[in-house]
Amino acid sequence: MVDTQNMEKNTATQILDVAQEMVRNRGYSAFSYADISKQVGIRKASIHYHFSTKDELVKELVKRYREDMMRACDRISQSSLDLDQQVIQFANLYRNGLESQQICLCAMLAADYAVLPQSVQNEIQTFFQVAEDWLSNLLQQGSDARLWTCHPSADQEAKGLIAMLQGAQLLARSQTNSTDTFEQMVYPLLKAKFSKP
Amino acid sequence: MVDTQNMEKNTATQILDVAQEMVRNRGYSAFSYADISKQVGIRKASIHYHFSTKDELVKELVKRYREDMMRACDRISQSSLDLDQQVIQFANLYRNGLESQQICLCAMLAADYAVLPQSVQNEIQTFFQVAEDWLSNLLQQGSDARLWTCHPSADQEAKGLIAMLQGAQLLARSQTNSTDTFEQMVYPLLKAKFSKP
DNA sequence: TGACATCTACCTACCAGATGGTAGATACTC
DNA sequence: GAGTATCTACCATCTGGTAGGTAGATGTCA
Repeated sequence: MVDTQNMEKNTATQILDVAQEMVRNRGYSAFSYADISKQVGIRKASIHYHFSTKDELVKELVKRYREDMMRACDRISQSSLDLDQQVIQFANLYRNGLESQQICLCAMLAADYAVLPQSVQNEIQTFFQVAEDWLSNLLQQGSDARLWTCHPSADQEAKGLIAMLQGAQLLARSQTNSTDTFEQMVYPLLKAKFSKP
Repeated sequence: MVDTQNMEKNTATQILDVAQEMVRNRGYSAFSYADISKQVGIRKASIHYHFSTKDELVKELVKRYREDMMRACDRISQSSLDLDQQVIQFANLYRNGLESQQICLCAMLAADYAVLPQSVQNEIQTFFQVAEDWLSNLLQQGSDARLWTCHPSADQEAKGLIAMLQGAQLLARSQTNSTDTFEQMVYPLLKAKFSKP
């Protein structure tokens, strides 16, 4: 993964990074401006300079997360991997987060959905939509190439697979060995369903 | 479902009922003693008489929920339904909650896992264990009867199925038509995998 | 070049309201 | 009188958010 590691991150980015880690770990209602301020090393009031309200901050967070996710997906698409391996790579995105107790940001916010403002709810819906579209496209390609069959449709399969990944993450985290549990839950099923005959 | 509808519920039960609805809808960090007090019609301080701390309340909540869940599962086991229909009935438990925007209590608390005290974390682990055991047993029966095959094991299939149901609930709730979305995600897959040949 | 104005990114000090929780009084029943 | 179930009144702490100030960088124009 290429990113701007060495150049000093600007404060807004640092705030988003810290907030993201907290939401993915604890959820929307369980993190505060005070928490962020401690970790970033800035006064609580200064955060409002960058993000006027908590809701605004989280909205930006989801937007950035979706864009990052799409970049990661594009990287998979543009790789030279076989289609079945691309499905595995997609699942790996979820497994990787677990290594630091991180649930998908939008899975976490889906749990907090009832207390989120409309604007954030919309961003989350968009996230699920683009993720589903991308995966559906991949599954359809495999279906066209007769590597597997989608039942009843690539779209439904994509929805189901994403649901499974999100649920597996959540469930796995409450086990002592999260990553192993996740792998045992997800990969056998994946290999049975989406592999070259 | 038979329960003690008509006889007046005692206060402790009312508190648990209200708390349960709130946690299943908003999560652990987003409900308060003040919220409960308003809905039950009792002063905030009085709740502490029945449940000394919030953590104690939630611990009791999970315990009761697990027992209710087990009773519901036993009712399915003891029905005269075919095994494939029993799997559907199990999935229905999750679908039904969605009708009132209710996520499985333990799926919700799995999201809040990082901020929960050890005692509640333990209760949640137990919940997942007993649910998995029950479902695993059912799937194994179907496998023994050659209605379907479990791959790689009934245990893994059970884990995966529960993950899928939890994830589907979470995802579906952020869609406008939650129940339909859930059904479209879950039932085709269920019928493809667990149905009489 | 120097004087001024504006902008950026932070700060201190505060606010009202909510949070979980406690102490102690008060009814009501057996 | 003892026990049960509730109340009022209070507490320290945390919540997101605001008001207003400040140091330093940058721009502008005579």
